[in-house]
Amino acid sequence: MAIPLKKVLDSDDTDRIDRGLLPDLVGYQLRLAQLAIFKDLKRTLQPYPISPGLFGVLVLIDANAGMKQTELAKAVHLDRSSVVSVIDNLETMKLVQRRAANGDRRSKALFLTAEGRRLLQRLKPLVLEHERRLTRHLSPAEQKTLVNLLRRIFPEHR
Amino acid sequence: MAIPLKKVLDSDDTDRIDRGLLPDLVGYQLRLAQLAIFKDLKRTLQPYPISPGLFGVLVLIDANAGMKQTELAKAVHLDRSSVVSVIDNLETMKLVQRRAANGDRRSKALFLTAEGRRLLQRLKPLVLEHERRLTRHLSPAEQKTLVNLLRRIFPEHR
DNA sequence: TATTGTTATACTCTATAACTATA
DNA sequence: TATAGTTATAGAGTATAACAATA
Repeated sequence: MAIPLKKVLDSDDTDRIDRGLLPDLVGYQLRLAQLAIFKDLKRTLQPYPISPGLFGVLVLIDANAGMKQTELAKAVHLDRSSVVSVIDNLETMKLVQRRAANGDRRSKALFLTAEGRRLLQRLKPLVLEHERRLTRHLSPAEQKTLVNLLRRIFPEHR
Repeated sequence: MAIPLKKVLDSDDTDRIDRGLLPDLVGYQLRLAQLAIFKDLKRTLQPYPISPGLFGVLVLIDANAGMKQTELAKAVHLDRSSVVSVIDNLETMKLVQRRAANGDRRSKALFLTAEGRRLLQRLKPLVLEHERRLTRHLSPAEQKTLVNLLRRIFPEHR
């Protein structure tokens, strides 16, 4: 059997650090997974001027045409004021439109433009590919288990 | 049976929004869980000048006394330059000390001060309480399953 | 009075590029 | 030449407080 030379050279085995109590914490493993996922998702969306957060906003407006900014803010756990610049960006890119809302002249109704819908339809398959990459070491049953376990973490905060 | 008046008044049932394809995505559920966890952990650590990230750094330096800044950077997935200000902060708080490293005068060895160790010992039980809160709807077996599933997401990026 | 969107402002976290001192 | 730490700087993302228009 050949000596795994490359492995030895590349290996961090010698200076592998001790992570103390961290590896057993759900919160820590979740953060590591999140970091890796965001990195891959950003790379996936890189050809487009859309961050992971903006992708979520597009999906929500698409599925809830006419929703108000404050509703969106609640849905994405952002302050009302933060949503203003998010929508400003998407509106500048001609992906979203603010229209006068029926009945309440304070609020604005949000809609995807035709271009916004077109872009979203192009993005969805990329995100689904990304999703397949991140779950590629899990069986379909395990994926379902994982989603259900995640949903039971602080369900009162959703 | 009484009408659940409060529930009706508080309820968002009427304007519950449609999240489209998001709820089935592992990445989305993970992000929601992460948001809720960070919120609780920040509140948990609020009495101390320690963020979730700084807590992790304290644990790592405690478990790897004398580690170099670049090793720490790799361990927490930060750039070398970002670690500088992290350690600056902890050193200003007298929690961490930079010392000359043996043999290589370019690098600095990191150590917790006595005060740093004392603070960390006080923080650990708080973080473990936080961990119990976030897993309180999961059985011990489910917690273990969750940790193991999370470890299998992009394991090549750890 | 309360709510919606907005503005001005600031803070946290992080990265990039260029520098220095060593190796 | 390459590496460890540093500095200056900038960007993303987010929040708080105060305001105008409307309810």
